[in-house]
Amino acid sequence: MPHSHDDHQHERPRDLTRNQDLVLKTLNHADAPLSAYDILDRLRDDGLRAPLQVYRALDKLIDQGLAHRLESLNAFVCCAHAHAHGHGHAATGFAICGKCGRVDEFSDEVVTDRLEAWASTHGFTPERTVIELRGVCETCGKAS
Amino acid sequence: MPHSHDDHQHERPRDLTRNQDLVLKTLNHADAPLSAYDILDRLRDDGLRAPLQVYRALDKLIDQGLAHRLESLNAFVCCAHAHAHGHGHAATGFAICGKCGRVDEFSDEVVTDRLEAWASTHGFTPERTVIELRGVCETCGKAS
DNA sequence: AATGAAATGTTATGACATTACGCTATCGCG
DNA sequence: CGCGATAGCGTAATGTCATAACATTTCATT
Repeated sequence: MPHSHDDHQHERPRDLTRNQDLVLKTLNHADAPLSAYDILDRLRDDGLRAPLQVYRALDKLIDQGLAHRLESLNAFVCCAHAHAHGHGHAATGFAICGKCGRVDEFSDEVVTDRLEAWASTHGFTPERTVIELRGVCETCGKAS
Repeated sequence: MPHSHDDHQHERPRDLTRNQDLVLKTLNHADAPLSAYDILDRLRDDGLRAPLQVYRALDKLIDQGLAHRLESLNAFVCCAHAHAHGHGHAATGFAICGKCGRVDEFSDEVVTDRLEAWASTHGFTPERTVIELRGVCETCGKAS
């Protein structure tokens, strides 16, 4: 399968289909991670009826780096900053507040390098990296 | 029917109950992560009938550091090395092979420190840290 | 023995995710 | 044009993961 340049890593926000656009807007307006079913509930009035419609949209959004899945929560957030997707992908970390649901996204080069170093020395080829801190955010910590 | 001469629990002598012991042994004998329902299936003959029996045992095992939950897999593994619990816990990372299911457990001080530093500067109080590398292990990488 | 905490057994249900099937629209190309 | 390939959509059914609620048992301690 010969190809000259197959360099589309992540596409730009363009080209979103109707369902994808609805799901992304829903995530953007939410102030906490939403499960696929949460999203579905919020889009009933827009004609969505089945979980699969949401999951399909989410898959595409995640492919394009516009949304993230939080593994420890089985929920989704929109990408905080349309940060450099498309080159040497740094691992993205998330700090998730268990009280208010706030999620902060971060990226640490040292952490990324260290994990890659471990992989390298162990012959492991990483494809996806999950970094999630569960805890309490500043606001909620003070409020207690 | 307690006998005074129990079978020794290797490593840390803990008071595991029957169900906890069954679940831990199942994880120990497995060569890949098991879901709670996988475990349940393997313990039908030992009298376990409901998911909750497995989940309860898993909770306790995880509390005691004898097993881990892999968030990105919704599955469980036994702890690789009965590594010192009881003091400043370093974050534990897992490298999970998507081909063969092999899981390598590691702990990196630099990563741990970096994540704690991020938390510290952002007022975030971490309670649990998830680090999971999904990819292909050395053996499977060579085999391809 | 009485008691209370922890563990257990069982049923039912909730929450998350995918398979399977069929339909429609679009694009590239002989 | 007609054909095949690709991508998205809609729906139903099913599969997988996890917990709620309640009754009962076990066992160390009083």
